[in-house]
Amino acid sequence: MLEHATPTNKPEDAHASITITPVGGAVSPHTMKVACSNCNLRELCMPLGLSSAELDKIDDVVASRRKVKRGGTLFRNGEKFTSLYAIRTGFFKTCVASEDGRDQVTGFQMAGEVMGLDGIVHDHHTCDAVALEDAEVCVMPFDRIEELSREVNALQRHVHKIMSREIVRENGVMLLLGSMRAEERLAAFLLNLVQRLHARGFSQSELVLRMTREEIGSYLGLKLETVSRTFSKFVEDGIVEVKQRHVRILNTDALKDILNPKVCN
Amino acid sequence: MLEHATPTNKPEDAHASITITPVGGAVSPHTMKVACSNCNLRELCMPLGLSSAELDKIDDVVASRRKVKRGGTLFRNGEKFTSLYAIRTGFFKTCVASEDGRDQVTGFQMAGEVMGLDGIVHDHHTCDAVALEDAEVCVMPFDRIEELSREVNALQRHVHKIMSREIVRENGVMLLLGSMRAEERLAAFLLNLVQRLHARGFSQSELVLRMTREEIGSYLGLKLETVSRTFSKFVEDGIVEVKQRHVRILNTDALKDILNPKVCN
DNA sequence: CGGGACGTTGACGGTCGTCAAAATTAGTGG
DNA sequence: CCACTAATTTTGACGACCGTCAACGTCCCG
Repeated sequence: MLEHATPTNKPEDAHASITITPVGGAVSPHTMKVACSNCNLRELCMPLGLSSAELDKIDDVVASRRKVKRGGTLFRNGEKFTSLYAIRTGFFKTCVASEDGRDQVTGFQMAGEVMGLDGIVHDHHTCDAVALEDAEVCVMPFDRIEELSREVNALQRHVHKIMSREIVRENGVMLLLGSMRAEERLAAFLLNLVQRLHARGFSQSELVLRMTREEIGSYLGLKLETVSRTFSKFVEDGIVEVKQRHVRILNTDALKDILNPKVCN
Repeated sequence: MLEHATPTNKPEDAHASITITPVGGAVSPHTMKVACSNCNLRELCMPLGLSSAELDKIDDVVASRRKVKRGGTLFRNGEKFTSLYAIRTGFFKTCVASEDGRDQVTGFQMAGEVMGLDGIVHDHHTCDAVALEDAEVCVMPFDRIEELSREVNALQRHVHKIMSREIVRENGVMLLLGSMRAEERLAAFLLNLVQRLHARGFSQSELVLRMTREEIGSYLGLKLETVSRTFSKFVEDGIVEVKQRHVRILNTDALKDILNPKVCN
């Protein structure tokens, strides 16, 4: 069945109002209009309910765009911090390394999400951001963000919320890493991914993983073999169909039950 | 030996310039001067290099103080978010809970550290902050912080750094939870605690744990028995002395070696 | 078509969780 | 101040879960 499935990670018709294809497709990159005010991702990465005067100001936070090829890095641990980055297209992972070479994926980021917050404290980045597929980001110089957020209250509040959201997200990952078993971790991972994709107009039940089993494992605190085995177990149980990186969720409730085991009376 | 040790977690003479005993001890709590400008913790929770005009403004971010008894909560998951809190005295843990009752300690906070950042995104707190000993905090209403940080650039930058620091800290915990073994986790935990205590004028080698083995375990993603066993192993190896919650580090380098195993040629 | 990256599966072992009991300490009320 | 109970900690025995190592299969790309 899965082999004849329509390509996933394409917006469903029901959500066609939110598309993530670049605007002004045929325009030369050099003359491409760089503006949040008419960006179809605005509701994801910018505050709502702005006056048109404020919208004009907001446009100034994006200085330029930058393309990153699959496998390329947006920034690296140790590099000077200058900007935050909003993803327009593509998919990233962020990872930290310990001194002895251990590596840990700290998150996967998709369109509309912001990267680079780690660099603010020490004026240098403390993790790597690697594109898992060809990507394009909006470059937002941080001093410009700070300047503008002094004038536009909604932007100030928005910046604070984005940082707080990241803190809360990481709290959730700590809960996962600290107290869940392999099946629970993978179930939580799939549900989280599919939920975020759905918010962007993709299917609730079908997704294409942009990362390897090893990267999933690193994120979840598991070895790649365990990730693979757990996928196989889900398939046996009829909860998902898996064909390489194509995953179809057959029974969302069963996935949620793994996370929240039903109490037996 | 340990039983005759001088009480720990008291500032060393060499660092007497930084004390964390409350100023104006005998003053009635109701008339107690609430001001950052003459707080001896300022260098920990406020920006440096302010003009005196700016300092006067900064004093306004602290609306009041609040005492929390041991075991009491400063805020709880679900409560409305209004303020950030800077710890003046005492020791806290923050913890998140999953729907099925699982509990995860996400951090331990001490004097000069700021709590409550999790509440900004949704205007409600998403974790509990529990005092592990009698504590006092400065209450900083967040709308006042936002207002002032529009006027005082250094405060704006400071707020951003505090949030970024928390993100980076949590990245480190994710690395720990995702890729370290029990001994490495406990070693990292002890080194981190003692380093933060040292920055506050306490001993580099001696500390009093304010939390139970179970709370340490929850933070480190281990069961309390494993924490206890790992402590015992460190004692056998002559790396630390442990008497209940009193810990003396006998060999800091050995602890660091556990984290960063030496490469054998 | 061939090489390399990626994924799957099996066998086995180690680390850590579980359960249980005992020791030590802390807290409470008389 | 002491007796008593509750809470915390330690230690042991055992087993489950997941990591390790290895072999094989699959897919992708030039």
